[in-house]
Amino acid sequence: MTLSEEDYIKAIYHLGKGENTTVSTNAVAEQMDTKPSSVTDMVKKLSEKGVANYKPYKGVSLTEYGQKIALSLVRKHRLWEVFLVEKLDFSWDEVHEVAEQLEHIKSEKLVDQLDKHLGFPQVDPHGDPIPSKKGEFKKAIKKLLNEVPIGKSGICVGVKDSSPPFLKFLDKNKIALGDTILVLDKEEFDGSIDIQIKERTIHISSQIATNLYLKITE
Amino acid sequence: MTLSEEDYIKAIYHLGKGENTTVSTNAVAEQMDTKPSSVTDMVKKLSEKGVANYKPYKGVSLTEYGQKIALSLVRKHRLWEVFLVEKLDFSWDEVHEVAEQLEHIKSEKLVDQLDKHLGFPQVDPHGDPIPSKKGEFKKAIKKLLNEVPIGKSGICVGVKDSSPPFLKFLDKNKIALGDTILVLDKEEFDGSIDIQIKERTIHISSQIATNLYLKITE
DNA sequence: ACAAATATTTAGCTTTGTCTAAAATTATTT
DNA sequence: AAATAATTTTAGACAAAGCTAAATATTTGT
Repeated sequence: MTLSEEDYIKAIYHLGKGENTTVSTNAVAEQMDTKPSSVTDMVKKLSEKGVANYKPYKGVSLTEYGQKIALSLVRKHRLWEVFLVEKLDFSWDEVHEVAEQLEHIKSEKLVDQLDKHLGFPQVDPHGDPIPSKKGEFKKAIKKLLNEVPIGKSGICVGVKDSSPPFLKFLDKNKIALGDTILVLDKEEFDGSIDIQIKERTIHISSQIATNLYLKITE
Repeated sequence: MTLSEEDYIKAIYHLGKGENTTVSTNAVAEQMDTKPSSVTDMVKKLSEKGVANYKPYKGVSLTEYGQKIALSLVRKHRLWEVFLVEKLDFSWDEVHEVAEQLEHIKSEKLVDQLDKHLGFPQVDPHGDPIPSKKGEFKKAIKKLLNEVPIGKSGICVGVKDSSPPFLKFLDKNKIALGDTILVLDKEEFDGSIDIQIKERTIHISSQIATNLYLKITE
């Protein structure tokens, strides 16, 4: 696969949200910041190569083989993101562009060894799951912290309320996007919860918990 | 710079042995496994871009700017080689192909952080020196172990005598290509020497020392 | 159901990097 | 120093991947 073909495969995969959905030429063009006519050309080629199913005017989807390739790319992308954050001190919002390049490196041994070096991580710095070598992985869902069951952990990915006082609170308690939060206990009465974050245990009110989004897997 | 341009720059650099030598179109073509006519086209473009000096029929050399690019590529290549060997357990002879891909990744932060992560290594797994960020580096020379001065260390890169008994000796003493050897002491009388290799100290006869090549820097 | 709007494809052109074959230049030999 | 050999460049073609403009399908609104 060429670099460009791989980019198209990833775009089709992501637009189909991982399920094997048919996506439109226009959608792919927009996603990839290119023109619809270029997409038509490329999906024809991918179709001939057995990577995609394409019917003129009817959109395009990935074949089994195409999905395999997509999953391998996603796996590589997310492993590299973990590497950049954990080993090279990148912040969670700096990694995408570089991982976008690294995911195209071709070497099975490289990926396997990288996975091992990182301790076989399950999720990337954005809380998204990393497919196994065979392409299996759990879905990630975004939930408000108060909806996360006891014992589950997730990665902080956003806030519902973005008012200065709330953001100030998060800052003061050293809760940042990208942090892993584990729900230790919940108080039925007032909805407050105990969480563990970076080795620290803190108690959080319901108001806070209903305004913080976590990404949790499975 | 495109991937292809970078490959040409590296080829011209290596053929010129790092000094700013003029190299022939044919030599570049052979090195890159391509045709002389393709080289002509490319060096014209590199010349227009201010990367190379090219006079028809007279060969091509790198400009200052071109040399800077070459050194940056060499730096990246060798840092990635160290990474692959030290962190991902690649053996010294498996790294080249993968490093050849990784050297094209564009991110200054990536290279700086990688350098730091590896502890600012001075040489790659083949004993070749790694240019600093500014492009400075010491030359590497290949010497027989008996010619290496006391206190200097180098990396084992080859043998003069490749007879089975000699190779068996190396194997028994766990001396392998890629190992770092430090010369501790020399015996004037019989030319035998003490070396340190992988935390072990061993005594080696003159016959052995005159048949083992090390790469040492400066 | 038909016209208008939107989406998609086709046709033809551009750029990058490569190739082959022919022409031009430089080097070598006698 | 002329002839031959070797090297290098030019000219013209090709594949990949992209674009624009025009043509064709499909969808939507009434």
